[in-house]
Amino acid sequence: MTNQMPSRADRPLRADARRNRQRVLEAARDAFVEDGTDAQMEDIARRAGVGVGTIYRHFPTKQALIDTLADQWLADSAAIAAEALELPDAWEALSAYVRRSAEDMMRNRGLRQVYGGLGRLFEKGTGGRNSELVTNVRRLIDRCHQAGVLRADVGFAEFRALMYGLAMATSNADTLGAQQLYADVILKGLRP
Amino acid sequence: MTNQMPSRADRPLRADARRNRQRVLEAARDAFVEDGTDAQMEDIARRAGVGVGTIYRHFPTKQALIDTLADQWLADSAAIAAEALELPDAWEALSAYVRRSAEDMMRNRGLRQVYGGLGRLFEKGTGGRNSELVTNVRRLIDRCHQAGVLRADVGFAEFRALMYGLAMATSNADTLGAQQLYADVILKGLRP
DNA sequence: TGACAAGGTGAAGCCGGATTCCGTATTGTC
DNA sequence: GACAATACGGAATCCGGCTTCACCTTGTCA
Repeated sequence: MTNQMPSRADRPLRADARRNRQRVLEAARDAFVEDGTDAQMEDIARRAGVGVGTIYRHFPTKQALIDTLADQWLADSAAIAAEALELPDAWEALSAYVRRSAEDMMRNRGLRQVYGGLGRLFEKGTGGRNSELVTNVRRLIDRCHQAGVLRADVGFAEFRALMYGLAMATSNADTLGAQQLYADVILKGLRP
Repeated sequence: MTNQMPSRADRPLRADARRNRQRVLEAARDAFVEDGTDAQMEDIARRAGVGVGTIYRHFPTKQALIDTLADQWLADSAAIAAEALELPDAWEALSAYVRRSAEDMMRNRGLRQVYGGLGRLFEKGTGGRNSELVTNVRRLIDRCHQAGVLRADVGFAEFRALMYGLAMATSNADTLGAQQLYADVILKGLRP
């Protein structure tokens, strides 16, 4: 009952396996971006040029595949926030994040679902999936509060909800212009 | 090939049938409000105190049941808009509609889904489901435009998308306060 | 190059939910 | 009260996804 179990622990993946894993990931990304998380495993396999069984060799379950991509997306979002934080002006920084983030979500149906599903589990302690995103966004908000350029009654939770709303509004916007418009409306509404 | 077919055309429903139809409708409403349109037929039947078969006697398909309720909800929404139109001030009228509508959507998961699914099919000509809602809301918007109290670049389509976004933002808001806050943000953003 | 374990395949199994079906119960009419 | 027409119930069926499995293929290493 000790810790042995040297089985197939961390032996490096075989070359073809690594390649396939990557293909699956890419195919899944495309499928989820287009069709949301209810894209079908069969479809993903087809896009990857692989049998369904192969997907299951790498991911025990569809949910695991979704989670893997979700983590990646949230990390991307965290990076966007980090980038925005480098802007000197607090309001500019927040605006930049909002705009870029909205753009991402407009394109990515899967991300919207993930974001929506996260719900308030997100803010629960620091445990939430990708806490880096949370801390970065918190920082963006705090800076604005200190500069007095953001409604005081909008905290992290409220901001998150509004971002989700923005994403959804944006989701069935056809033109790029509309997308911009919605972001503008929200941003204007956020001023004190 | 004429028009006969006098079969069971419009003979009034038997008493018990009418009663059950009503119960099903109420149960379905509750279920959809709570769980959205993927509430299960079995669950609806249970709530109605009826067998699944009975549901199918009255509605050929789950979708038909959803549609029936959707129409009703949209009609309700049209009524809210009509009521708002009675207010003398254009902006007050629009605000009132936004607030009451958001409140409805916050409670009604099914309605949110319907509203989201409607997508742009809504504005397509006058054909959309419940055109009364469309005309009333158009009127609310036009009045605001004439009074110059609403961004000129927000037309019906844009307004609709923003309402949907508001509903979604609101959907995982816990407090009533948050719900109000989101509406405020949007409304403020809508000013010219 | 041969052996063999890691990896791939996709048809079959499984499961959850909508829909059907038919024997039974209720209503309305004479 | 009895008959015919309507309705009801809910187990059986159908269907569309995810997941598994028994059997091939390929990469790796001596």
